[in-house]
Amino acid sequence: MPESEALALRGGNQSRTRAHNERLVITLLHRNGALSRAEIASRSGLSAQAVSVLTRKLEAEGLILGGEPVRGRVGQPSIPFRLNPDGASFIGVQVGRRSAQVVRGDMTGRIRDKVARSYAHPEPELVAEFVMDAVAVIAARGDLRPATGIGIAIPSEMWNWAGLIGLPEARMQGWRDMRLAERIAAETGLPVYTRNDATAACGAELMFGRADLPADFLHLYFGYFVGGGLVLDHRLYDGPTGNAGSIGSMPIGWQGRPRQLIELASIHALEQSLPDGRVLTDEGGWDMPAPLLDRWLAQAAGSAAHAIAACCAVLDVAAVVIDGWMPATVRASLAGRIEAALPGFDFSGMRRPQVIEGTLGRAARSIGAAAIPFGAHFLVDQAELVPAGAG
Amino acid sequence: MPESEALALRGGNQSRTRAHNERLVITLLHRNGALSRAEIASRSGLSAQAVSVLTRKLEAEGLILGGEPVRGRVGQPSIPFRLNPDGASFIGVQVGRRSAQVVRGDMTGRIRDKVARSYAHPEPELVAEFVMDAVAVIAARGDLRPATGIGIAIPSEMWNWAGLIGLPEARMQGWRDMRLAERIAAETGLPVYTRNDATAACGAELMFGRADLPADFLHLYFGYFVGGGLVLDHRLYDGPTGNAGSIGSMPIGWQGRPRQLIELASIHALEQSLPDGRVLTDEGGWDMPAPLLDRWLAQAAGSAAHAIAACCAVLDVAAVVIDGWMPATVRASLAGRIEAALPGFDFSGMRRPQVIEGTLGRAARSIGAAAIPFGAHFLVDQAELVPAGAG
DNA sequence: CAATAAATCATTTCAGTTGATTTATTCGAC
DNA sequence: GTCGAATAAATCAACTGAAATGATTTATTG
Repeated sequence: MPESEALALRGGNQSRTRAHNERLVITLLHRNGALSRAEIASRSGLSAQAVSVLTRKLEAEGLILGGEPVRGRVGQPSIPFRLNPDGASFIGVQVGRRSAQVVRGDMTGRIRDKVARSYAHPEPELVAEFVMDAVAVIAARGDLRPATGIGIAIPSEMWNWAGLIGLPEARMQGWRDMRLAERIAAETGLPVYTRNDATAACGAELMFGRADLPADFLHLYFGYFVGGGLVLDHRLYDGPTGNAGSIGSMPIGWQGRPRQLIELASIHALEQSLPDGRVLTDEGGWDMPAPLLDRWLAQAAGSAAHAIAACCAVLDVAAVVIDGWMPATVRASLAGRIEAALPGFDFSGMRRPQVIEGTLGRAARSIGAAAIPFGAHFLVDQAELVPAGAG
Repeated sequence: MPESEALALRGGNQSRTRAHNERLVITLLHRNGALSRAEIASRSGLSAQAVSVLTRKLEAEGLILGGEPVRGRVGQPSIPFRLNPDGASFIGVQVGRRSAQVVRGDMTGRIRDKVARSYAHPEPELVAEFVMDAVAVIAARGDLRPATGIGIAIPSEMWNWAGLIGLPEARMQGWRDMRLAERIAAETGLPVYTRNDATAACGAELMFGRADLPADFLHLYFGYFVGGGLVLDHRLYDGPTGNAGSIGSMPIGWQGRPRQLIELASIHALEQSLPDGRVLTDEGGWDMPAPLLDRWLAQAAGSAAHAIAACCAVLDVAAVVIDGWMPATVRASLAGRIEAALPGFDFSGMRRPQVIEGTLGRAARSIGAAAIPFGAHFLVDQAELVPAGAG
């Protein structure tokens, strides 16, 4: 029996119905902030009685909180329910080229706890040790409920980027057989999920970012490299290999020679273009001469706009979200330049997407990592996610 | 309340569970051909008892058929169930630039009845009249169960193609306010669904075409124009406006000037390149001098390969299916050339997709049209489709 | 006749629905 | 201003119906 089918085509029964409806209530509160039982009933199509039972149970479990009754309208006052931030916690692990961090996020996506480490190069075993330790430390802190699950946001196939990362090929091979998720799962006994880091950043924006996002959008994350994520029909889509929307490989014709977006628009490229060999981080190093930054902004925005145009020919997304670990002012001008560059492409027969700035910056990937178990356990859209080792 | 949410986030209950499980049984039989009750139970996770009840009901309704008991293995013989071809019928309407056809498909996607008409130009009202008449005629024929629903496969925004179609702009405007779906729905009282024609062709291949397709693929349909369709995670994805995967608008750098794929790879382009002004159809007109066909094949395959490469940078599809209304031999060489052209593009960091020939040819779009109500009524994946007028 | 597997039977479980009822408020008539 | 009508939220009690469970029947092979 094909495994995907076994998972995708499941029969329904009473307990699954109940599980689905509980997730549904949580999903509605997650999306709308606060709703009365009556509003939950009308939005879900469930009867008032069913909602009454569901909310009572969820409140007893501490997953949702009832607020002050709302008066001022005819009839009995309604009680607004919202997610209890302390209802559950999730651990997010983010591994990058220059740093890694482990966070604990709460039910509303707020980071409640964080451990970070920077390094010159991502030595596989050293990074793994840090992560394992940090997860243990964070999981042990008792100020929140024990974590429900762990998400890892990490670049796909890190071992292929040895050249650009500046670590010998042989040393990078350690990443190939790392099986970090399995190791953490074995250590903690919790379900562990892995996702491409840029996709995770996209998921963070979808779940905990701006509320005005359309049902379908492309998300670009400018990190040491550029990555992308896709939201289709309100769902994060990461494709059969988890690399959908990774438009870093998009070929861009730039000054004659075709190059990949990743070479043109990464912060890596900016760093390389600086004469003093400085290291850029999310906070420091950006006080560079304006012409240097400008040149990179022009190149990055131009090539990103090209990639966006190509993407829109296939996907008809309504918006593009621009984010990355850079100062907010830089992100703003990057987004502005991309928006300005888009009309230069031929959008006949397709829609030109709106350009929107992301809101999460540096934290996007680790919040996105923590968002994986959140979604897997509490939201309806992602009920089918499977942790490492389960397949 | 946002409508999409009302549809997307529905609560579950017993009757919905039952409806889902009935669809699930049908979906499993649709995908697997024939299964015993025990196999259905193991694949769905339902209990044997539940499957027993479900299959008995579906058999009584004539939707599925039990076959001869399979002997030869230990234990009680198992009865293989399969879909009853005559269990239901669906009407598919396909409107093109040169012809329209209305078909009746059965439960297995076979065309059981067909009415077609050719024309030099798609005069809006004349075509609409033909379609309305043909639907009435086909719906009246009593050799099958009355149709469950009607699907329409039609190019998006036909009115924008006046120039290429060769009909005055003013006359084409009739398509803009046609509301063909509403008219047919009003006439027949049946649910009517509309979908882009190339997307419909893709859906036909997904549901009734080759069985060896991966979960994620891109489908190119070479018609009078070129269109595309996308299947993501076993589901036809057509995006917020129904134009996802319509890669006809993809910009292609070809001999210096950037052009859209539609100009380079359409059968329209081939026709224009022929000196004798002949008209190409799915059967006739293809006996042209080899160099002329060759030139078009090279151009179409080259530009399609370019579009495929761009698409793969975003989407990581495992395969590309090539189909169109052309002789099978032409399709075969087109697919072969596309496959040969792909390695010329830079696929580093992404996967080079397999090139597969489609199987449905001329009939793909009308079968795909009939497949819409089939999916909407009987398959689990498409339970959320809404007919015209319901929104 | 034992083993095996499919399929069914009889009973139980439980989640949501339905329709009546309670609760808490605003609104309008006097 | 006070009181009853209207309104809306929320709950109660009884009912429904779908699937699960465990025992049983059926049909086959060995």
